[in-house]
Amino acid sequence: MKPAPAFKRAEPDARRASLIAACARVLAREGAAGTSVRAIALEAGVSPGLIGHYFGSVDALIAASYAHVEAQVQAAIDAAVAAAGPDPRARLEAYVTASLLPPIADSALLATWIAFWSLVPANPAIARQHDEQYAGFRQRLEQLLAQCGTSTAALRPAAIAITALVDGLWLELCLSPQTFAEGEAAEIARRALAALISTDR
Amino acid sequence: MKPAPAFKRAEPDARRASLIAACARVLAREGAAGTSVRAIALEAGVSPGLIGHYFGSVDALIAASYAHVEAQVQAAIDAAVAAAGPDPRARLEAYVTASLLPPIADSALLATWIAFWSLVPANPAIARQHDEQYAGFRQRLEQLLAQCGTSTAALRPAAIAITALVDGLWLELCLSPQTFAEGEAAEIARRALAALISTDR
DNA sequence: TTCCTTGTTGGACGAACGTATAACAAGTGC
DNA sequence: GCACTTGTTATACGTTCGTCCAACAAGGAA
Repeated sequence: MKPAPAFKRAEPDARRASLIAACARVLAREGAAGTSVRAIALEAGVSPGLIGHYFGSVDALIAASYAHVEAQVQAAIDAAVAAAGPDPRARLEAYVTASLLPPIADSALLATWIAFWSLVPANPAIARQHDEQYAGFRQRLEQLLAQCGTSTAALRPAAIAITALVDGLWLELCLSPQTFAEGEAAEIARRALAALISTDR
Repeated sequence: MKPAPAFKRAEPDARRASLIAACARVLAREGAAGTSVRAIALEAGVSPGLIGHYFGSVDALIAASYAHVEAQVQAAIDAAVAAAGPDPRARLEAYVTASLLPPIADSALLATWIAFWSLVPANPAIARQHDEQYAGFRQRLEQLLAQCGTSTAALRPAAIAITALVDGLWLELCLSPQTFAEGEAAEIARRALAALISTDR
């Protein structure tokens, strides 16, 4: 009888993806301070050396995880907007509230995000990645606002204010979920959105 | 001739304060990952052992730094409100815009704050400290709103929305200051505040 | 001056870190 | 069934981490 294989080979892309996922889980559970090569390897069920083999350094793996989380968030928001149908106002509302409902409103996701932020002072590449993400978020919001009749001059301040509102609500919602009733944050965002855009036509 | 003293003794409280200040500077400059006992001691110009002597562990020093930064922020906001005079609306506006102007709107302060947040997953004491700070922030805001004529039923959602708006703006302003013109964030906050409270009377 | 208290130093210690690398073995092609 | 490629493991290395502690010395008391 043959002995059971000591390990399984994986498709390079699949292995990379599993390492990224493991990195995100460790970041969420332990914070940036506890996210070491060994911890990630243990979480992924592989040996520590494999991280160096695929990503070169642990910083590169973390940057890749950041990009992956960003893509997930963007995809979830896009899906919510698409599900809202053709009405511009409904699409705008979906865009705003998507961040305040599962799966984006999630403590683990916030922990991951904070871990990334904490790397910004020492890692300009992460900072740039974040800037681009936010610029894109605001730009899409401006498009939705324009379709809802917001005047051109009011587009930029309105997008900034709404983005800030969503970010702040998302932050507080994830930091202390017990503060909010089920769906309360999304409801607050809906009302605030109505108030904000009513003055910008 | 006597040799120059090898070191100077300090009043315990003064020494503690200088260590806290050094800790905050290192957190802002290096991020949480680079904030070690040795780095803090070097920044403060003392030997590493002294941190253990005064705070027991580096976690305790970081928690003390968190409390100190919180107190500074609260003091700056209170000063802004006091300087705004007796008019309730002016006081509310001062409360909101204070966070978006110096000295609170500061990249180093954000870096410090993020470093604290990144410790939350592994450090429940920091998390509790943060919750209390935010609850206090919202409670004062509710008082100011009530004096401006906001109805009792609308107090809580309005305070939450405005707090979120300020947090989000502060975050973006500190993360990428080049995105905003001088005073633009405060101006956006002023207009958004007007829109938000106009519907809650 | 001399003594005493205690703030302060500086190094020792084991643990954990990131990275590099040689040896191993899984799976594919022949 | 055999050889070859290369994904994977396990270990070693030097560094840095947090904590501890014995010795030192600054500054006030007697």
